[in-house]
Amino acid sequence: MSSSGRPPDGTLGFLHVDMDAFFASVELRRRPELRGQPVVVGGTGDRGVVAAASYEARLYGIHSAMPSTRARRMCPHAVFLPGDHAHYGEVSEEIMAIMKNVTPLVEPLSLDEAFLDVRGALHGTDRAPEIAAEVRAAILREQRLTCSVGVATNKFLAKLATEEAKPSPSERGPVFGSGVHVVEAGTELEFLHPKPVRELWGVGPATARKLSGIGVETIGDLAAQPRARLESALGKAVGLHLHSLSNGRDDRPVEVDQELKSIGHEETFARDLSTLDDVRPHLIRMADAVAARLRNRSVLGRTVTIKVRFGDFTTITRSITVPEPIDGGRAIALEAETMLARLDPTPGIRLFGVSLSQLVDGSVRQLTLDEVTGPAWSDADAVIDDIRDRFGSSAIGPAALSRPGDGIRRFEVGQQQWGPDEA
DNA sequence: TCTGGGGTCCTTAGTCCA
DNA sequence: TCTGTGGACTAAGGACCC
Repeated sequence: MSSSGRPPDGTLGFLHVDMDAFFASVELRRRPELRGQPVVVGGTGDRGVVAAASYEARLYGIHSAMPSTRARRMCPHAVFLPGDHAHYGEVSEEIMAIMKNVTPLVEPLSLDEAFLDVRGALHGTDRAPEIAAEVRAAILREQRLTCSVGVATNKFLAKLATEEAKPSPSERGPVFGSGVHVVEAGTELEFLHPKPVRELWGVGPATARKLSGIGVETIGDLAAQPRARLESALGKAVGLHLHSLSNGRDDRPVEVDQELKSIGHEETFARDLSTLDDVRPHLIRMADAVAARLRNRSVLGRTVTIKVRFGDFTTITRSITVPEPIDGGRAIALEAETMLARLDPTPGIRLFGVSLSQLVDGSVRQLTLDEVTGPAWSDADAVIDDIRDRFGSSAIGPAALSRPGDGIRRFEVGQQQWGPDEA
């Protein structure tokens, strides 16, 4: 192969660590009585999806992203759990800390996955597979959770290698192999080329269809295509990217601190909403939640985007860019409402979302004219953040959402991670 | 079989301005 | 003054990831 795309030194020094059935395994750890049973974590309502399935559940064909209703049909006696995102976040942090004991170069991909660059920890010897086994053992010892690790000469090959190390499902639970798979330097193309093109990072259903249309089924087929042909079929950036990957080239470094590009919140409703008045309280609640998260991370945003998915699943976005960056719930809601008011809700709104992008550092924020001339909404926001810090996120919320006798749950957001509770 | 929520990145098209 | 061009920015949609 061409050596230009491997890390400059071609060192076997990239690890990809992926927890096995993470959410389900965390649940089994705190509820050992469920061991051996098919366990499904995810949305429990009619519009929910599966977030994770234990290996016993996978035996029935259940996998993540599958509609919960379908999973229930496939295995009616499975134990369905709503999931506890906050807890998984805490466990994730502890696991990332274990990895950081090995190398500071850890790039979390999600709660249950990370890349490690261990080239600095090798001390001149080819110890990466050993380090991989050590990481795996440490996570098992300290967290009582299993993971699989891929080792290769770059990130993308390490990620593919992990798949080879994954346990396989059986009626008696996961059957473990070594848990570590190594793609040795010099064997990259041998490993890569027989695989279906769909396994490439960045090839989803749409791209796979296009590639099939030009006779490309395997990664080897893809590597044999002239780059220009791929660029004309898939676009310049995607074509170039896939051409590199199919030849085993991936120069991306492990990035420890990734800049946040957007913060948003969206929810699928248990029933479609058909008037703007029905949507408005949700809009205000979501704008408020997004604003709190912006302030929590000390960033402000300039572009407000709303997302609307109608009953027939057509999805539109509308966005507006304001001259001065904002982080207040009221300001965000105002812009979102302006955009919402121009839409026709009569087909039924299934999902609504608000997000902020074009983020800027909030620690150097400029005061608006209002803030210079008197008490501002930002002062009120600071008080709200303080109250929530002390008494919880549901302790206070926008007045527009409160009615006498109402439960405080109206202020809460982010309770449903994998779909509404019930239809 | 009716499809969540958190994101990122890319493409295309329109507008403004130097 | 008119026209052309290219860059920066904005908006919208789509594909993809976990």
